[in-house]
Amino acid sequence: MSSIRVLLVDDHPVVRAGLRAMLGDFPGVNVVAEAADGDAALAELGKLHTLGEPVDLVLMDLQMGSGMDGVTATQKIRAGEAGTPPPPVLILTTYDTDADILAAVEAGASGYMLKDAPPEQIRQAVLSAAAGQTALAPEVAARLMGQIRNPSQVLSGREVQLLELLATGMSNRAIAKQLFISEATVKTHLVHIYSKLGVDNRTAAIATATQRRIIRGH
Amino acid sequence: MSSIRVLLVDDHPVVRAGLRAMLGDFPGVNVVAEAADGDAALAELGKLHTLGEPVDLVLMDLQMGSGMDGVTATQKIRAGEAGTPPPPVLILTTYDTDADILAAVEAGASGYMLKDAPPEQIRQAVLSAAAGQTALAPEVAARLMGQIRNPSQVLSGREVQLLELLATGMSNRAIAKQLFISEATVKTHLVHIYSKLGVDNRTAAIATATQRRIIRGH
DNA sequence: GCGGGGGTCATCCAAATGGTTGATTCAGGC
DNA sequence: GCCTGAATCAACCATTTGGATGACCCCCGC
Repeated sequence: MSSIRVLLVDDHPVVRAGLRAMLGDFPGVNVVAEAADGDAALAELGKLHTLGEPVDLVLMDLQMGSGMDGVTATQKIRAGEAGTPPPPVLILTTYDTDADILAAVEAGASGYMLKDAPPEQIRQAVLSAAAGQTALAPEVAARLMGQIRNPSQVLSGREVQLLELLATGMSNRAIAKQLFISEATVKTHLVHIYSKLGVDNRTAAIATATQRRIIRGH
Repeated sequence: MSSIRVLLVDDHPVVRAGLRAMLGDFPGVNVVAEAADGDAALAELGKLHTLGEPVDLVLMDLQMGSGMDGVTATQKIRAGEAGTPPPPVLILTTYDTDADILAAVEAGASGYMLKDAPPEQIRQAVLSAAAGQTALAPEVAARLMGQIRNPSQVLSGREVQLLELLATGMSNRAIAKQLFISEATVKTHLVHIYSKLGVDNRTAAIATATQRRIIRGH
């Protein structure tokens, strides 16, 4: 079987160097290009395709300091916007919030790994993803399992949306206006959120939602 | 001049590999050991010292998934607890919150760099730090400058302390009990914090304090 | 030794938030 | 068709928070 041709997308030179070195040690894996953001990644994919050197797998970070972020880039790649038969995209990032994971999966990622994973785990994920299979980090899988096992504590989409606005410091009134609903409804949602999270005020809701990685704390 | 002997401390295998590769490309720099947390770092320092192969510079991450964190490790190293003449410690991390920077400087770090820095910047920092000079990332330097230029907006230590408790979701009463002060005092501090941050409620204070990296959003 | 800033506390009042109950609409599953 | 859960709204009241003012102590620098 021929070698797996990989495109690295990460804005940190240090991390790119690390992945290049690590993947270089894996037999059957070949890093053929690198990009520092989503735009560059799409450009690289197109370029390599016209050169007749297609990419078998994209290793993508989600957080990119500038330029197109990882989720958008994944969407565009999977939608075929690079002008190529879309290669699978394996997310490799530091954060594992519910929001991030869901966004990545919806964007069409075929895997989600964390950067602190041991090399062997990353190697397995790369091979799986390149073979068209799904590759989830144990931590990520565990979070999804937990949600399925305890659905009563799963926040609805609307509730997460409120929580995100809450975390920006908006008042109930401001949130109501922003979402075109009444303050009463905002309060109802908040009560539900509090009971699901087991807290009794908004700051605590933000704190535990951040800790449980339901929303971003950054 | 002989080569600079470096100890890498970072819990991410990927990042260690990246730094090893990157530093390996710098002439006059030599990675002689690695550690995944603070405890291991101290052990390595001691071991290398008894072997007569002292370390010239420690490259340290602040966030360590488990084991001793980077600030504590830096403190102990600089206090000579590794049983060696303390080598300079250069912090290399992803985050640049005020709290992190101050803690690192107080712990005795002689530099503070960010992981998304270009290799050349990292090389300069390594050389400076090994030579006993201070090496600050431009972003970090800018933040310190900003504080000096606009001292009216600098929060006092007590205020930051309150802010951190605030961010955990505690009520004024709970904060008062925790700090052994009255609720009235808590409210006074909060008013000062609000005016310094330019906000008018606690959640907004948390949001902007997190954004401005006065406290951690994690 | 005087001023200023940080930290502490109190009181009073207005505004925002939390908690409860109850009700309507709508979509989806059995 | 019925039930459930999500989302919407309202009215009420208790509690918490926010804002303003004034005061005391202590340390440090000029």
